[in-house]
Amino acid sequence: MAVTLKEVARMAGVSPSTASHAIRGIHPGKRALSALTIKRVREVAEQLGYRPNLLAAGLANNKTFTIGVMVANLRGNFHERILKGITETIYPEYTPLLSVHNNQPDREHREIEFFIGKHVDGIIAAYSGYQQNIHIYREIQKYKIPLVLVDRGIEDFQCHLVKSDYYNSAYIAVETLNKLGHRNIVFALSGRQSENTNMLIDGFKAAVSEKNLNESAEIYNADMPASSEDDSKNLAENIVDYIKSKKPQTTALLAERDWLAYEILAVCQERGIKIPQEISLMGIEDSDPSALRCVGLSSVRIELHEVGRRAADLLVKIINSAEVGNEPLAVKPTVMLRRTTSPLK
Amino acid sequence: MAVTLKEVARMAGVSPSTASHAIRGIHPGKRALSALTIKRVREVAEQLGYRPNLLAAGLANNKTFTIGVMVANLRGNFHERILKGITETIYPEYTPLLSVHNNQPDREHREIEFFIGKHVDGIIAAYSGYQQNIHIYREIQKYKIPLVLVDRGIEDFQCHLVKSDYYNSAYIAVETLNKLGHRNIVFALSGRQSENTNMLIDGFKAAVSEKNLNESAEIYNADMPASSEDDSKNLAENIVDYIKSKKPQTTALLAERDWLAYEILAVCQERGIKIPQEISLMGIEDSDPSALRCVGLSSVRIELHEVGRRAADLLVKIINSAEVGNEPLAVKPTVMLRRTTSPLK
DNA sequence: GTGAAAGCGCTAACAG
DNA sequence: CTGTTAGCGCTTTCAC
Repeated sequence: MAVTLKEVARMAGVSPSTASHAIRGIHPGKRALSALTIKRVREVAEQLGYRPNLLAAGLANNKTFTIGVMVANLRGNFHERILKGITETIYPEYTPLLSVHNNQPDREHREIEFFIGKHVDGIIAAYSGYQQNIHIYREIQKYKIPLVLVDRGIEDFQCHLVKSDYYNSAYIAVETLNKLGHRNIVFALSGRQSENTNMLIDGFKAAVSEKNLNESAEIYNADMPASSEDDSKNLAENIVDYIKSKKPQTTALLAERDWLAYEILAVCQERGIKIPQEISLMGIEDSDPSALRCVGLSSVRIELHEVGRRAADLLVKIINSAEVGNEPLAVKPTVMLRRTTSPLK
Repeated sequence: MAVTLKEVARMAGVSPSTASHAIRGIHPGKRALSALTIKRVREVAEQLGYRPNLLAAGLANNKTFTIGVMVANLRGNFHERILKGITETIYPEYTPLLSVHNNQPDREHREIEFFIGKHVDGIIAAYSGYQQNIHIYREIQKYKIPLVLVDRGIEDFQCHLVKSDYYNSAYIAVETLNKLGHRNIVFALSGRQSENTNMLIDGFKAAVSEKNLNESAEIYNADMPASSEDDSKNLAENIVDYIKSKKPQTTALLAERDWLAYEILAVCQERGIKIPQEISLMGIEDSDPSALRCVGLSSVRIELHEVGRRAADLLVKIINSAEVGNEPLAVKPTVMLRRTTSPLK
């Protein structure tokens, strides 16, 4: 049906191998083509509407111009931002085969099997955390498919990793609030456990002790991991209750993530608590709504876009067997000051 | 390097074709396999860690288990929502090869060429609007690759299309506001031209005339197509100026899209204009921030998720040569009432 | 400078 | 119930 190289060759009066070379214009070994042949073959190809079958080329070549990208979900805009960084970076060399594991272990497994079967040139993946799937990541390495993990590593598994620097995110949040004059700072946690949360906690503690805020700053763990909308509302109310009843007055509140800060913002609106006059509020992540002028949440920006870019960059280097380091890359966060924070008077 | 079917066959003491059938467990024609053979072959395959080479299978079979998905961008969350609907629907049958054209015609062209070369089983695309690329969509059809367009059609090009119903979006917005008692309604446009905007205008006009609001409702076209942040701010201020100076008092404002409503919200906050007490504000699209309690924008929800699902559904049906209709599908919008609208007292 | 031939790994007739 | 054979469309040695 589709026109094949063979037909082009026949029409141009050359052999398939010559046609192949003429079209691709590469001379492996040292095949030299006469300009005339090249011209003729290309014209014929053009005229016939020849399109190389990339499957066949891939089979012969073991190069597919695709990379497997596995993200956790497409719900918020967390993974989208990473994905965007990736697609931007790999274009036009590669196209992503996109998978979403949605935190379902069997799905994660299946999608990676697919990547392997499809002989992608490389893989960028956000590991789900299910240990039962670690073996499939080992499989990737066994097949020598270049692999870069994003956002989280895998225990006992040596692998390229690009993540955001959560430790410093909390650290610079405290630093910034402190520079604004705040000492009575509360870091509010929902109670969900994760390695990244632990990094936040460590960063917070480090900053607190470095700025001598041990007496005035603290972590408040509400211990109400939120899943539904109602949950988050209750969580936010609990947090606001807590800081309002606390003496001395809390002047700055750092939320574990932006979504929590949004909820807190809503509770404060409802209760007539003025932000930033009564409390300065800061989130972590800087997800899209924060930048809207009608929200204006100050936030520590996790540079997910950059995470994606770096991961893709690294992957491409590995594919091209360039020298790359082995240490995890940690992308530095940026403080975005907006309306919800102000200097302490 | 990787284990091939041939090796599995050899180890199991059968021929490749038998092994192939045993592993896939399908009997085209009427090949029947002895249970024993099947068992043995599968065991050997398992043990050797055999993974079929999907490129080879695709080449032999002309079936790749991939579909090309081309979206315009990954910036807001418009296309992400469509994408999510698609990925959900096609899993686990297909995996998307994802492309983003970013409104660059050459990129759109190139990516589609890639899809064709990769022999994807079908394509879902958001056409960029560049007429110079229409021919490449024709090419898709020439290759008989099932194609479904999303969100916008192509002029003079008969093709399956799933879009959101913009006409009714504006219509039900007016209807809803009118039910709340509003008659002095302004529909604010930025001035960017598009087919979808025209549909909104038509829907608005139809509702206005049907509800006998011709004297009180109107379209205000600011004619300041916004690209930068400053632009949108100026645009919003211009609109607020306009409705505040208007007599009789405008009581309800419908914004062309949510992003514009967010800007208007910010302007009103700054100027101390109470929403919804002074004016009810409604957006169109219902993008993610609208649902946040700290924003709470009332909006006509464009069901992009559903657009994606339907498109994918349709595509899969076409791939399976099921009977499908030919008329464009228009996905009905839903009104989401939140904090920014209230009944007129 | 160009062509012939083998092979990438799989599937699908067609025989037996 | 199973094996043989001939491709799918391309790349790449190797020989001329």
